[in-house]
Amino acid sequence: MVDRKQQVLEAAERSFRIFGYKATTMEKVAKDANVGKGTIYTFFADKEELFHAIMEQFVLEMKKAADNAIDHDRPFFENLHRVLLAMLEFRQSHELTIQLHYEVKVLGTPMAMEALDRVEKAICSYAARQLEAALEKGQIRPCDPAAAAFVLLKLYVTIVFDWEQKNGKRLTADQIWDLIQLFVIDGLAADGAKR
Amino acid sequence: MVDRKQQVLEAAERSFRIFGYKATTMEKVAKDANVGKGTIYTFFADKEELFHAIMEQFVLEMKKAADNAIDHDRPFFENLHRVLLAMLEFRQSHELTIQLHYEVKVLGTPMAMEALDRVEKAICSYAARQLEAALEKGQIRPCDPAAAAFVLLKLYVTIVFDWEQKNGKRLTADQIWDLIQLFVIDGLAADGAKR
DNA sequence: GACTGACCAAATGACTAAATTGGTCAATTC
DNA sequence: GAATTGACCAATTTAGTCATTTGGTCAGTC
Repeated sequence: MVDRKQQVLEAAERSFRIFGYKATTMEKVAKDANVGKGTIYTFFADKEELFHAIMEQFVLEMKKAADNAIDHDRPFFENLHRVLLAMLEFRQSHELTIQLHYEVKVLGTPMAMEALDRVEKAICSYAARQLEAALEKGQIRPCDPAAAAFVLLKLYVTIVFDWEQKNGKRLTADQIWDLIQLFVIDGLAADGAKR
Repeated sequence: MVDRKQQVLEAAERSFRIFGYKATTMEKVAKDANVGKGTIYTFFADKEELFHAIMEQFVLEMKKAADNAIDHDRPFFENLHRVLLAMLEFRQSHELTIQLHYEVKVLGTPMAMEALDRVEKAICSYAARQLEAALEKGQIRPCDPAAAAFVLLKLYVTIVFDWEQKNGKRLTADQIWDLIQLFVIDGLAADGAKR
């Protein structure tokens, strides 16, 4: 006896990954999952809820990738760096999010936008939790962790992706680390010139 | 005797500002400027060149706004801050760029995209020049001014605009300055915890 | 009672005729 | 005769129509 819900989930993931949100039809998913179209609606209220289920799974795996990037023997800022790079790398290297980004760009599908926003928010929350812990240990200056996490994420996106988009060539891991040190860790001001 | 070229420039600025690039027609510009359509083509090779002329003027005025924001009696980082805020404020408060941003968002007009890119590049160059000067005076740590300027601009956009877009409410000038101090000037690391 | 696929209203896309546009250039003006 | 113009043209865009597709339902099947 096959697990029909699992079949549907797997077929839906394949379809959203390959065709995106809009071009995924419930009929195609049903066909791929070897179930009748109506069956899907016994597990999920509508297409949106099915999509949410897939995206939730995606976020869960992304967080797992972040967990694995942490090495408790290493200094805080190095772990923060590894965690953020791991999640961005995860997001950037999975067909599902690539497809959704493309769909947002060329079709502007609102559902795809919301989904990507949730992924970003998940990264942000993860980083914010890291910062809160560091704040309690006195490893970082006093600040609002949520705001700092948001700025941090955008900073990484700028350095890792936006720079490449504008200048053609991607920065090396060392160059990225240098810029992060400069802006995030040490600050731009020369030691003798702190306000 | 009227200056026909000036008439055309003024009418074109009005039209691009109110209707955007695509919805601006050469006939409407000619009508507004009280000249024949053919006359425009004696001054500008095509619609694109006319648009460039308008945008060049815009960038020039934006740089002027930046110049005015500088107070040589004040410390470097404060001037850098004022310069960047002045240019972003200029860009964000002028109908011409607002209209173009909107057009890029809903129509994706390539010409409007390029124009906004040139505006951004102008801001970046201006900031890079400031950083170069500061570098020579030893006011900032050694770094690539072009890269730092790029990151700096994106950071400001994040703090001033992206934050508002995500959280509904805009940060106050003080909150913005705090975040800039934290990330740009001093660094996030607690004094006792520098790597 | 779990499951299905024919069925329906609503949304989408393909098609086309009509209108508009950027750009040219022969005629006109000063 | 230099400067200016608007009728004109090819090419693109638009608006409107209609056939197809889609998300979701539900009467019927196993």
